[in-house]
Amino acid sequence: MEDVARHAGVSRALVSLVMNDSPRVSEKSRQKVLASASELGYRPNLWARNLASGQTNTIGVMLNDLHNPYFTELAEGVAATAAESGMQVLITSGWQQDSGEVAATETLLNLRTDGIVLGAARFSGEVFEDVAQQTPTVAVSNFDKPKTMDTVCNDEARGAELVVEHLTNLGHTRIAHIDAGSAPGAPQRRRGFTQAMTNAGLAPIIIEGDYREEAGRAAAESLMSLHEPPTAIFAANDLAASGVLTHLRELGVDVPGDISVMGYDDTVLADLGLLALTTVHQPRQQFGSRATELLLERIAGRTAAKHELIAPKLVVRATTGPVKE
Amino acid sequence: MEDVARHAGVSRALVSLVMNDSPRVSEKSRQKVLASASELGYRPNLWARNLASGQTNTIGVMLNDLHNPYFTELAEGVAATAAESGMQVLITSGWQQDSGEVAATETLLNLRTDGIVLGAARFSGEVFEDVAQQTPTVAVSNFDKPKTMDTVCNDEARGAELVVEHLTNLGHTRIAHIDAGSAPGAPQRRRGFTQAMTNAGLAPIIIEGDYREEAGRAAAESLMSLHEPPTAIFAANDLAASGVLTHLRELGVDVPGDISVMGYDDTVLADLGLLALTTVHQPRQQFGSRATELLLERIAGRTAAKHELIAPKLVVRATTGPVKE
DNA sequence: GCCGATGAGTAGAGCGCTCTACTAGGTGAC
DNA sequence: GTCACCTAGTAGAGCGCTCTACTCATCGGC
Repeated sequence: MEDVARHAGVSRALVSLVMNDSPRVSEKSRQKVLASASELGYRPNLWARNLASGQTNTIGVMLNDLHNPYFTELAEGVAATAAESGMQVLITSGWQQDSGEVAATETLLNLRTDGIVLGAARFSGEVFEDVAQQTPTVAVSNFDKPKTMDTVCNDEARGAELVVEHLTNLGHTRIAHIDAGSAPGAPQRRRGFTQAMTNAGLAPIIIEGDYREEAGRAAAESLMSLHEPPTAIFAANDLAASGVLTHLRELGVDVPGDISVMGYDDTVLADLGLLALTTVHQPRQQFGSRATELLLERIAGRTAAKHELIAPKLVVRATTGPVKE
Repeated sequence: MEDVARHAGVSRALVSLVMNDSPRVSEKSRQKVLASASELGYRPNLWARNLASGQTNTIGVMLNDLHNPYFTELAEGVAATAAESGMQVLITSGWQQDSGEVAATETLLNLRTDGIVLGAARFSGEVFEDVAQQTPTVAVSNFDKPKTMDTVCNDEARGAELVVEHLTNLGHTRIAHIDAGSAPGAPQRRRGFTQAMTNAGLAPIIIEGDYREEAGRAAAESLMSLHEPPTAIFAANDLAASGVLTHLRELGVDVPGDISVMGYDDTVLADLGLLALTTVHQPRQQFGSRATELLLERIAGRTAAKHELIAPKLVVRATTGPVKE
């Protein structure tokens, strides 16, 4: 910067003003400075700038698991909305390890980003509060835990309700849900399912499983060996639904002729020609946008915590149909 | 920091030493400082630290497309290897836009990260050279373009060769390849395929397409309406292969009884029960590790450019079998 | 008892910027 | 001609650290 100033024959301060697009600079010296800068290959040092200005214009995103499209689309939503306000986005990841999450969040904290979006972080409520206390923070898809920080969550209960509505409209009454235990979102889906079934005057059938394909396959096996198998299966997620479909095909059971199958999440799998899975779509990008909006409000000074639920949508493809007479 | 020093009754310099685990500090004062630090909730400001020390201990990763598992696994490899050397990883993304890529890389450059890994960046060779000149850089999966920077690439030609070997071993001679035009990696796959077929004394059949499922379906349709359809189809990637399988099933063609199908990439799709696709695995994490190793060498002072090819592996599942008599 | 070595700690400059407070020079009103 | 006011630009302190060079004990060896 020193060099640029000397080369252009102005003060360092002026260079700074030019670099920040200040209106207080005459067109002539702006050109002069810009020319010198590009000639010398000068680029402002962000560390110094942020240190001096005390703000970073950056929002940090901590994602638990980069492989999960859920998170990357979330990040995309964040980036899009942040860009509108001229903010940069920096991503760190915990690589699916709890310790990694803490370290990644720590990095963001040390970076003094203007705010932090926590993507389904799994660490304890205590750590949550700790983070929220130090910087504006919003947690996405974290239930129960955070009270003082903002949250944006999927309305899982509504999603499960959507499933039950769709299936009962098709005449199904024996509907089974493959449950993913305590995995993120699963308890809410289970509760929503049970509630919706009860409201419809039906008995919920629940079988244990998880979010993997193998679990879906195994669950389907148990269900089909029942004395009176269900006529519809609501899997924990798309991957588990894929397992269900695989087993049913091996059995020669027709889908949706004999049995209807539903997934959850509307991942890329669901749209494959061979699956064509009816599922529940989560507007993942919207999560990110909404989270960022909340964050910006916080940065602007809001102090009261907000908690938002985002409504999912039903996506009907080819694995559900009227109940077999 | 000032406060911590005062609270602990020592100098700022000592606090700095403690924070950096210097051996020059007595156990007693280390404890004292640590206690004061945690009491006051002090955390070192990275911006200031990096500014003062002139190095960041951070490597930047620019990913073109976060949705693509290829890139996220690459990043995972980078993170793992970087962690071994005590380096942090910061990710930015171009969100599939060329301008976004430049901006994201610019951010990394401004951040003065110790090095940059470019994940399949698509911008011009000129920009590449520009980046490489400013900081240690390694490009992953970029062919042709960069000369002065290090590169780590998939050996696509070898991958295609693997495919042809596998299929010819099964007795296939009429093998078609669905080509993805100028998409990343596609020209190399096409060339490798043509070469391997020619070497085997066979006539390569090539049909245009791209990396999407619909393209696979369309290509399969054309191929099957040929006077003499191929007995094996090597799709541009797994997704396209999924399209092929979908069409073949609609036609009632048995896979692999009547026709063998192969994908490429070994994405999560390939492992689904309903597809069980024979495909070519790319060791994506290894890309990241290797890239990071190269980067660390560069940071340590190496100047000559290295270009590495990483060998893919064949993964046999259920969509390939002996040619029908 | 003196000397050099060693260990523990400190002072203060400096990293590359921003930002407040200031100055110089021009403009126009009276 | 004087004064207030504006615009364009500058000086220099300061952001929160690190790092070099230095000091001051302490200690063992001869």
